[in-house]
Amino acid sequence: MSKKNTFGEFLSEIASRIGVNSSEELRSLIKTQDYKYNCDFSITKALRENKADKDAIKKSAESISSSLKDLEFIEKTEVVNGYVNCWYNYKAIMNRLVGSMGEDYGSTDYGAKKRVLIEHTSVNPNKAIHIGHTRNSSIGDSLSRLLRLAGYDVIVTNYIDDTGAQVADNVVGIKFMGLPPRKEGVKIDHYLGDEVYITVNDAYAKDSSLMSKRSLVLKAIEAGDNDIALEAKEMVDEVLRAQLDTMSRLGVFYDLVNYESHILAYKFWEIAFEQLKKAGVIDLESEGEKKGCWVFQASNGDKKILTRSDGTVVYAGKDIAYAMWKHGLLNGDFRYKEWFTQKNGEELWATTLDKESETNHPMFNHVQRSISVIDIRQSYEQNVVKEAINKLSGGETVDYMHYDYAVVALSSNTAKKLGFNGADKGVMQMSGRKGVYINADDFIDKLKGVILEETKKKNTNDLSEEEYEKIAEDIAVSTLRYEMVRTDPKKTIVFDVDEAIKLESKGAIYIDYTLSRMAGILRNAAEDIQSPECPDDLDESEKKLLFNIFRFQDIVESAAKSLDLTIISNFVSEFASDFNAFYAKNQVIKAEGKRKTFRLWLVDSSRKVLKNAASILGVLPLERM
RNA sequence: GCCCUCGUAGUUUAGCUUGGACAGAACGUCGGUUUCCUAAACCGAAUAUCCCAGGUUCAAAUCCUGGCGAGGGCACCA
Repeated sequence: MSKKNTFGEFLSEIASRIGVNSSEELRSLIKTQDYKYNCDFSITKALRENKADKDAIKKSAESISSSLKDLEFIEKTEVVNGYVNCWYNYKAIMNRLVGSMGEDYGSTDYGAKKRVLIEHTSVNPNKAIHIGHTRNSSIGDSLSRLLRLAGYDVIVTNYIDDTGAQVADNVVGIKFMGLPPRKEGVKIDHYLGDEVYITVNDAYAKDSSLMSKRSLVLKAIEAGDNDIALEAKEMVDEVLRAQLDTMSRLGVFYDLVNYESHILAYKFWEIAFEQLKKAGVIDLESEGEKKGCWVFQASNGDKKILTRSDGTVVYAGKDIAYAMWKHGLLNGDFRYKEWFTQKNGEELWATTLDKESETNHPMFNHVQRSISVIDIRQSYEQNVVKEAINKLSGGETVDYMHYDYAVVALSSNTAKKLGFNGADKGVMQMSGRKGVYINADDFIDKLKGVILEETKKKNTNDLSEEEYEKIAEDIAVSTLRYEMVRTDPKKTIVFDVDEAIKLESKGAIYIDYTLSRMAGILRNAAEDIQSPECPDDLDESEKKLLFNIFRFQDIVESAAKSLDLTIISNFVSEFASDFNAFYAKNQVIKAEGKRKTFRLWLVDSSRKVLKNAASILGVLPLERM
């Protein structure tokens, strides 16, 4: 099937006809919003280049207009007020689409198999996944789906901080405070995060001797090879498995799990440290308050400490070593083993210290580009990492990207329901330590319950209890994922449980309803899709669908290029709306002859586009609901 | 104090990268549509000082400067 971006080629053709250097430059001269003249798009080049000189504008616009007349996909052009208004030739568009509509329609070879590593989720392994983490994972997973569709070779990692204070806190609770290691009937990540972690942190305030227990545990974990470290390791893996179950429920999967403890064990920092010193990237402070520390001089003048005066490394240092590993700049590698097969059928690998590791593993690092999905609060540190490895690489730009996004906060109403009254300003930041959060599993269950009730009420088919359950689960998951990626990642999401379970229209439910409507038509028609002929009297809704099917690859490429998921969510929402408008006006099954053939083809093609676009966002296609 | 991000109908928001013709939706509100493939739908109405003030431009929600408001960051924490 064709992976060509025909719409993009069409833009290039226009560009060369009217003397614009590239299709990219042309995009800035094209306006697609129009409410008055009812054209499909307009070109503003003449206006741009001739200032207020009306005669010159007119002349230039007319010359542009006439140079486009015989283009395959242009029906007609017209000059108004200096704009060149253009109408598509929908028959030509349809003829081009027929025969290229595979089930994977939308995929392109734009990425040219370039290797990209996406790191996301990376939740401390001491607690359950909460609603804030799902924004990270939803963005990361959708980016990986987008880039795969756009022809990149994508590796997804989940980096686990198994040596930090948060894990140590749980060990303190169980080993030194006598809390039971698990609770019957409660998922381990929920139990440890909701009860143990919070209890221990409350206890620190009352009993300062406990803090020394924590440093004892931290030291033991870092040293490895002792009972405490072993116990911590078991706890980490158990919690991580529970977290991965939640992620699996959300349709989020990974290629590799790598542990911070292994970065220590493989001495990545020591290796990186030598390389950084040799390359002159870092300096030893000989005086002042940072005396004895190795620092990196950032471009804004800050001297960022990487090793303390006692020689131990801080987080940013480990992160630089890890970034070097990703890009193949570090003289070293992990060993790997297969951990388990995920629900999507793909193997999950993990770094390991075992001697009998798998030598025949996929290549995980040496990528041309890395994308770390980490919330915006770590921008400063991430920038230091980026600057440091760029300096190390000596002139060659390393494509290391911090994909930052704003956090999810709780509305004051929701915070109040959790027993926190401090949020008079309308929002309250989440905090695992204080217990200010909504667990993802719990929220999905709640949402699912509301949807299940609604589905049973609305559905006239006789479905089994299992089928209802499956539908409700799929819609609940789709709704959460869609909400997490549909808006500008730079804007804080204020999460309100009551609002979130309202089943608002135009969200994932609307998309799923549209998809099941499409499936229903095709199921009831029970006919093979034939190659259609284009009717002469297409209505507006049919034209819109045709055009949006036509430019779908271009949408995918644009979104992949700018890593902007809202391009996809806007497209999906608009496309579903277009289809419903088409559905309301036109009959498909009861149409006759050539018109029926055409409309069936249009429904099936629309289905492929909406299904593939929605699945980038983690919205699951439903056959019925 | 310094740095970063955000500020568009009552609410949630698109558009800002690349300046162009009345700022597009959705929810909510009001009104209409079911002898037809799923009404979780469709159609229509009302609702916007695009935070404020300057500037650049033939043209500014969009670019620049300054303010105001909200959030976040500036550890020998992770």
